[in-house]
Amino acid sequence: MIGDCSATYSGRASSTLDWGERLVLVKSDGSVVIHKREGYEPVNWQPSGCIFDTLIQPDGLLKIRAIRPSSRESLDIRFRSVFLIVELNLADRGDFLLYASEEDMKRAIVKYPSLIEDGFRPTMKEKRQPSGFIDVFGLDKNGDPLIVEIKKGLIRKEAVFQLGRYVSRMREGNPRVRGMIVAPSLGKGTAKLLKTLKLEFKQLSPKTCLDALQKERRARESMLSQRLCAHDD
Amino acid sequence: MIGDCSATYSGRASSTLDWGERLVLVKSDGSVVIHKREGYEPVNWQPSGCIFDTLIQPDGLLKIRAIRPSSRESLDIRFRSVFLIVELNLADRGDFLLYASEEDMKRAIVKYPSLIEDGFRPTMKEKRQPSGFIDVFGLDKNGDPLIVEIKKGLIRKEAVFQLGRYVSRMREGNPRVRGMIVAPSLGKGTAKLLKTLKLEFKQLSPKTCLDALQKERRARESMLSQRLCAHDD
DNA sequence: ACGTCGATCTCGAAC
DNA sequence: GTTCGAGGTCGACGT
Repeated sequence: MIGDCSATYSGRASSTLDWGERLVLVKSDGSVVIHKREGYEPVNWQPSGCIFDTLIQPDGLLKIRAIRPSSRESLDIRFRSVFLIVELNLADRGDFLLYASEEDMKRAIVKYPSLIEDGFRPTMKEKRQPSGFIDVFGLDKNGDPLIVEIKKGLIRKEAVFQLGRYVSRMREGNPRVRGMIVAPSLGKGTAKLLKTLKLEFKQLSPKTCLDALQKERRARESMLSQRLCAHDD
Repeated sequence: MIGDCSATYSGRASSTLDWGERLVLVKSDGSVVIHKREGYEPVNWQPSGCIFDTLIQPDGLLKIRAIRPSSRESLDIRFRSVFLIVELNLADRGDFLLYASEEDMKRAIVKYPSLIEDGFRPTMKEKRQPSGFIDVFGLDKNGDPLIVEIKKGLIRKEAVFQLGRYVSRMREGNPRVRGMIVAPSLGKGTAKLLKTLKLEFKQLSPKTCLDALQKERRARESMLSQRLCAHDD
């Protein structure tokens, strides 16, 4: 729908959106998105799972209420005028594939541990901890425990602290426990922080991991690029 | 635009989206959003700042390329068929107001420190620290330093650790430093964690803060609610 | 339901 | 520019 509307949200916070022309998507899975003329993000929204209550008020204004029972949130949209309403049943069976996620790096490291360090033997993926997960856990060539924290982007202090907590906890039992951050690059102050907490850093990019996995990927990728990129200039 | 399209993204990661019917928003600020029939989030997108390159390929397919120079990312959209194209110049001068954010709580506490504790005198907001910010800093009625960490939602362990780091650092210089979490509620394991780290908890809801601030807000709010909610059922 | 974490997170603000 | 923390984050996965 496109039209002159206003909106009020109430739930985890409250918001009011004054009158103006916007584009509103109401989807069959119970999600709502209100887009202003600018910006990637919607100004108001409701994730899927909403119950809709649509009515024409006594004064003639169209009102759509989207209530999400699970989180007790509600979004009210009122239309003063409507320029366009389109109702669609989109036929969409096209697959979406994303490459080079952190999960890809994890899989590459478990499959080819030498990406990290010679002699490394991973024993567990997603090891449960009192507070949180360890990405990869294993033993180094000397048999010492090695905790690996993987990030696909720049390392920030928060990630170092996260690993630091796991490691310090395990060092209470065994002071030889090693902690290692694996990522393509380090943020500014993180190098010193790593040193302070006696943690290590191994540079590794998602691309390198992808390349390592490419043998199994090649078939699928070439198939896709044939279909999708055949018409590229 | 609504039509049968496919898309490839390349940048921080890579993705391919196979043919299917979707809704595509192309905005004048250089942002793009591709929505499938379901889901609150777009399947593909590009934040604002894109340069567009639109062309009809030799084979007759419409192709839109959105390149974001700042982050060297590109999104290619190809249309096999187009059901609808609408070009709009939305007139939207309506304000968006969000209430009960963490910022609101901060402002309420600085203005009415007794919300936290009698005799509390805040001295700084957003105090810079070696790693991160302190929301509110001040002296209690005994003159001891009090570090306040504000959250508007449920407290998670991460927030406790964050405060713990600030406090332990400051306790090196002065062991009487107090640390306090201010939030509407505590997560499951956090009460024990607070005790361990010798931190305190003060229950305070965003709503209470809003009420405290309402004297100054009332004028604006009543104005808005008159305009927006006059037609409510 | 809660807890944790990744994300093409986005966005803003500070340095 | 980079770094950093917040978000009505969302979504996924596990307990």
